[in-house]
Amino acid sequence: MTTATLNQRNRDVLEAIINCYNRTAKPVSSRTIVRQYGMRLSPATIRNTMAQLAEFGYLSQPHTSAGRIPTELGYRVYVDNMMTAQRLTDKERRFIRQRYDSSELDFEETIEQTSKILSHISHYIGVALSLQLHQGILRRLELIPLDTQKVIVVLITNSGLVKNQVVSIQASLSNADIYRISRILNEKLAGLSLGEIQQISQNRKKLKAIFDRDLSEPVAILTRNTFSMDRGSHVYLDGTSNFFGQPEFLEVEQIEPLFRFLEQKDRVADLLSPKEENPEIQVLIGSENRCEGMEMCSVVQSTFRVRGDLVGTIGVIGPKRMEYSRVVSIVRFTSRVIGKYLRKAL
Amino acid sequence: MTTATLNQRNRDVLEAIINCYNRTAKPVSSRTIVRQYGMRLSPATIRNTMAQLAEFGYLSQPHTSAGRIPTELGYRVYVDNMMTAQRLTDKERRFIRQRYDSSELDFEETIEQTSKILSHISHYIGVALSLQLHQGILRRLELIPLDTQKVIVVLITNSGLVKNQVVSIQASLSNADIYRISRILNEKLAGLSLGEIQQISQNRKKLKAIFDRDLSEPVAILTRNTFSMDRGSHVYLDGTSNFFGQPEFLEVEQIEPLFRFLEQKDRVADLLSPKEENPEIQVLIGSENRCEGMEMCSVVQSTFRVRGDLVGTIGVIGPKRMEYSRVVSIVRFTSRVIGKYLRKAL
DNA sequence: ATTAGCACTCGCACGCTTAGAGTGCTAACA
DNA sequence: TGTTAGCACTCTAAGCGTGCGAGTGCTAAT
Repeated sequence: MTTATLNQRNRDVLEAIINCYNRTAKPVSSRTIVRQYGMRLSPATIRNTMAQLAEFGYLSQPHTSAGRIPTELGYRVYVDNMMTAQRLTDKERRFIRQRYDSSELDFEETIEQTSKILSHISHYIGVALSLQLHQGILRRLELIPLDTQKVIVVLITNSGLVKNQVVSIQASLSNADIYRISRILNEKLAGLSLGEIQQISQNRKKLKAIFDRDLSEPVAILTRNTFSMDRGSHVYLDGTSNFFGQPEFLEVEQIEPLFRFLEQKDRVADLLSPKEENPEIQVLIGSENRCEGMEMCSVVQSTFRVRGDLVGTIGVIGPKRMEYSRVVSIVRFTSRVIGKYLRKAL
Repeated sequence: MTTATLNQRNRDVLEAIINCYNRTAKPVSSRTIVRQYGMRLSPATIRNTMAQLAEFGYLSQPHTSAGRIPTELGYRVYVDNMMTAQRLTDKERRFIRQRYDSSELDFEETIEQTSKILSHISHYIGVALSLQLHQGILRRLELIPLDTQKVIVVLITNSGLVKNQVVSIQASLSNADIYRISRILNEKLAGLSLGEIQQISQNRKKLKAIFDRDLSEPVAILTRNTFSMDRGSHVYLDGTSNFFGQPEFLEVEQIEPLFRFLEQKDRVADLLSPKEENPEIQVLIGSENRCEGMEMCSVVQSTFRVRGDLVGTIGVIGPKRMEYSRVVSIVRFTSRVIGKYLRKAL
């Protein structure tokens, strides 16, 4: 189970095979390893080691007389125990920072831009998710009368996110009414999370409990309509066509399920949604993703925060055969930069 | 050039071939036509007709001993002269309407939803473009102070579109200042198109001319920062994976260029941007699109308006071999519904 | 004007063969 | 005891020839 059972040679060979397979996408033979890594051993010896690794379940053979390829388990131990962090070059770091600084972006645009940055620099698929507002704390709320029936509600959260929404009210209100309602809503709702407010707004009793005697029909309707919908969770993808170059996706049959999956934005959002355990950075390999269509892919993802609030997830989707160490560095670095950038900008 | 040279039989055969090819994606033989359309003619006769049509450039042969397939020109005359409008079924109409009514959507969400509707009902790629704000007329503008350095600007256009934006000003202003500035801006800018305002805001002289002696440094900065960026033109795609089923896209080589194209959202926006001539509905076949990657596809598109303002384009991207009459009906009907829906909702 | 008949072309599937890559095993070796 | 040379074995992929079937174009008859 643990890598304690792996001696140094086992580890060297596994790493060599993973490296080699990452570059070629072809089964790796014993001879190739000897040659490429100048080991002072014969292919026969390597074959013995490979047989061991295969027994552990770290390598597999497409067919009897072929070389070996890493299994998901093989990648797992590599990622968990053998991979060495790889520092990004200064050029890469500069590239990432510049892409944020070059244009003034609002929150959603920043997230979108991030997916582009990630795909450009990783040459895989860059993905970024802005979380639903649920977790956000309402700082303030403004009402702008549009006509007698409609109001624009502008929500401002503690982390600096701004969101507007046109809401119909069934009554016609004067500007004075609206001003009054605005004051009441701010008084009662500011400081609560949008999730809490949503719950309250669905529930007549809770609504009464909060608003006490201030609750007029318009206030109820307005609250309900403003907080009823749970949109605001957006997924941005970029670089999907980078997969066309990949040798393991040369056949439509292989690429189709992936693209079908990626088109279902809600599922992609699910995939990226922060899990309970919630490590800073997470690597999911192949079927570990538990997503139909992602069996041949791996995801490296990281959450990011603004002033401590969890506001989104970024990640890279690549073939299982990916440069994990490099991609992990990219994602880690980018998640820090985006956090800093958003704090400044919002 | 004109279809005057085509007699009835020519037309019948061309139509039959297009119908048949649409279903099978395989070259159509003379025998097939006789059988499927119960013509009282022998294959040999049809072959003569087919030879004629080939001479006109309406049909081509993949190789000597194969059946015929329609050329782009063939499709062109079919679309322009022979296609009969096909009314949508009540069920389809209901489906489209329901999808809009079922949830309260804001402007952008409505556009996005439209791409989904189009792809679902056409089984091809649905695409929708919300135009840049340029053309919109500013109805009103509200300022919400965020902190001493930043203001949220909410823009409301005549067609009911709402857009917000956080803007930094280099000076710290009191609420009273902001209220005053807001009044000035509304007075001077309401009724102008956002494009005009953008131009003005870039230009110190024009700015002075408009604002006369009301122009303080904060006003200038605010105006410049608010109207400087020309974002707001978004493309929504849905149903891209519908192409995987299509027989002419079974090979990666065929589908790759298309997907590479679709990923460049700015190019897709270009493709859909309303042209000068601007017919209500437009069909572009294969290389008529003048887009790398779209050679094997056709686009059926239509602009849509809210209260007379051009606010977007919707369309369907399918293989050249598509049911043009059906898709044209879908796009036409949907563009009307979305217009009506947006007028009501905004 | 239409059609039967026929020669001709071409793509495609099938089976066969071969070359080459790579393994596993065994026995010899340090 | 760990390492290695040697060899038989397996499997893939590519190349090649063949025959079949589909479909055409042409010609001559109706």
